[in-house]
Amino acid sequence: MFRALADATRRDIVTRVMNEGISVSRLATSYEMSFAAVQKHVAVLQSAGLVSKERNGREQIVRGNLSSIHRIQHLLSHFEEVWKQRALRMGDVLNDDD
Amino acid sequence: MFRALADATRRDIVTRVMNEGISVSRLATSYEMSFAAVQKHVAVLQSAGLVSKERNGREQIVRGNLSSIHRIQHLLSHFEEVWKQRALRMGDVLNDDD
DNA sequence: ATAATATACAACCAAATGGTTGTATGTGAA
DNA sequence: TTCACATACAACCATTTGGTTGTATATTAT
Repeated sequence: MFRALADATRRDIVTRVMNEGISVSRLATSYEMSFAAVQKHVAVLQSAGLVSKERNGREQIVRGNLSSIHRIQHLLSHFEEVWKQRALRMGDVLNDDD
Repeated sequence: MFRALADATRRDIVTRVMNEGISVSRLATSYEMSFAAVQKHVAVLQSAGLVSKERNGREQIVRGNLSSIHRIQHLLSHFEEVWKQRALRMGDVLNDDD
């Protein structure tokens, strides 16, 4: 999941489709790469559970996956807290050091 | 930076060295890979600014980089907020949808 | 029915990634 | 000084990644 978010294009896609569902082809027009490349990015995001697709006529609408987004938020807060605490303790260590 | 954190070993290293400075060789004993591999991971983290090294005799002590960690926390909170808001708006869209 | 659009997917490619071993260098210990 | 340890780094390798083009299929429009 970290890996799926490690690509700038994919982060951008996730951010955009969280707003509103956007078709793959419409997404594709926003990037300087082929349709197929964008489609692959969407596939990566989908298999990481970050977005889902819903057929609408001949289009495939991509939307951010609410539950997985909540899961990420949770993960991030957790990381944040652990790190904050470690950082505090690290301050102590620095004082205590030598 | 997302990329540097996309590897599990590196996330683990970051988490550990935030506690206390640990030498590269001591870190290396914790993983099922060569010393050189661990050393490379540390180098990646270092060039992403997530950790810094400090010479102590013949050892090189790796510590989490407080300021960059704060930066990450900031970034993560920002992402979190943006996503939260989008998610809320998305809830609206879903109600409004169809 | 035919054409055009939107997508999926395979095959391919270059570059990046994550690992290895080997070698060189700096530092502490005997 | 000599040995051992800790590190740095180069060269190499396999796999993954991010991109391409080409082809097939589904759906809408004419």
